[in-house]
Amino acid sequence: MTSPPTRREVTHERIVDAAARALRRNGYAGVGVADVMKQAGLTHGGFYAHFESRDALLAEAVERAGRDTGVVMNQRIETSRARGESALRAVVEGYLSDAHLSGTESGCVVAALSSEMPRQSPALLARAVERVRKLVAMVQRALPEGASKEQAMVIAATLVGTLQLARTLGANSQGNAMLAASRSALLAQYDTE
Amino acid sequence: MTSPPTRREVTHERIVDAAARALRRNGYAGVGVADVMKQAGLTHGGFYAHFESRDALLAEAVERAGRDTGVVMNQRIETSRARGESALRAVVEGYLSDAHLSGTESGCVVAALSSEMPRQSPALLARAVERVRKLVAMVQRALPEGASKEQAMVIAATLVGTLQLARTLGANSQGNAMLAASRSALLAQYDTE
DNA sequence: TGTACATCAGTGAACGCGCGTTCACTGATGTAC
DNA sequence: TGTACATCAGTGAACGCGCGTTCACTGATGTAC
Repeated sequence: MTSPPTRREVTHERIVDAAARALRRNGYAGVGVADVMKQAGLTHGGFYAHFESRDALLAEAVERAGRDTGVVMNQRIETSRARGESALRAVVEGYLSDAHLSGTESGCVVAALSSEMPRQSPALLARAVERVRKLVAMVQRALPEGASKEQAMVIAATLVGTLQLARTLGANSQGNAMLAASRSALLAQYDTE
Repeated sequence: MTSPPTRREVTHERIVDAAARALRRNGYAGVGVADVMKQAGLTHGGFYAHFESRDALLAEAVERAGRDTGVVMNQRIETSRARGESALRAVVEGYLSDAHLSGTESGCVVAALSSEMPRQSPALLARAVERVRKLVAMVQRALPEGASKEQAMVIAATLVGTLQLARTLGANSQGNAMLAASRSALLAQYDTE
């Protein structure tokens, strides 16, 4: 049983939450200290009582964003399994949905940032690598027993690439066509339960 | 027959070239006016005699980067066709190669920027959309006659997603495993010539 | 329960730096005769 | 071919703004007795 959070800890979480949203909406470079603090209902001066630097905030924000969506995806897998339905279908249809196309700020952090990830500082890159591994592991968990990690990697890459291209094409018929193409291709090929 | 380029035009191209490399290496936000001018062997003061704004430079740089790699890919398709080999194999093996993994600054601009594309100004987004369409068209050209655009979209998305995740994992066994997984999956499924 | 004091979380002004943009000026290139 | 002048490309200093970071201070929370 964990002790109740202090006032300070509650505030800290509120800041990280705001940063996790800003990070996915605006990218690494689009996370400003003053903006995030304002979103959290504070003034910017108090920032360094919570974080050593902007980079330290970004590291926590990546982790938070990844964990949040990971939890949702894993619940989706559990639920579909419990109902005797295809877990892979649940993942593919959830990931390549209209809601995820438009909901960047609450969606997968890998899709929101992957082309920027290789350019970050070593500390941030390490967090990014961890998120990529977790994404692959999540996909593998959705595959039937005995599926290879290689299959999970390809599917994860297709999910990420598809969502990014669809977001660039826009929340319109073009973007939707992109999502639909990968949904049906992935399910046709891998959903053999 | 086009007239020979003026001194001014030669310089302009040199600046755009430098920007096209910086853009892929550092992302949109990582292209600085002073840096690019320095790379082109000039001082920053002359910049606005060539471009209306930094955004105008970025627009030209996206187009330049896309066209350059597009030419290379299309040549690869022609060459393999002329030899009676699989054009799709040439594209997949070229795109998902060690050289492309490490050569971000001279590689595909979509892979280098796609997670940042949806966040750009309308003018830059329009250029990005064009590059995505051209990428899909290039893949479709590599597919056998009669292949659907949907197939080309899925393959393009897989190429982009795979390269990005591999770059994040790094130029090591993990990144290579990512590339290899998608190479063999794509060829096994679509290379049926 | 109440008072005095220490600790803590947050405020807001200020600093320094980088970067996009502007502009007066210089040296080179090209043209007229 | 040579001279005078106009045009053009590039220079370098300066400006303004945004942003990460620092810091002295304030008001609130918690603790000792």
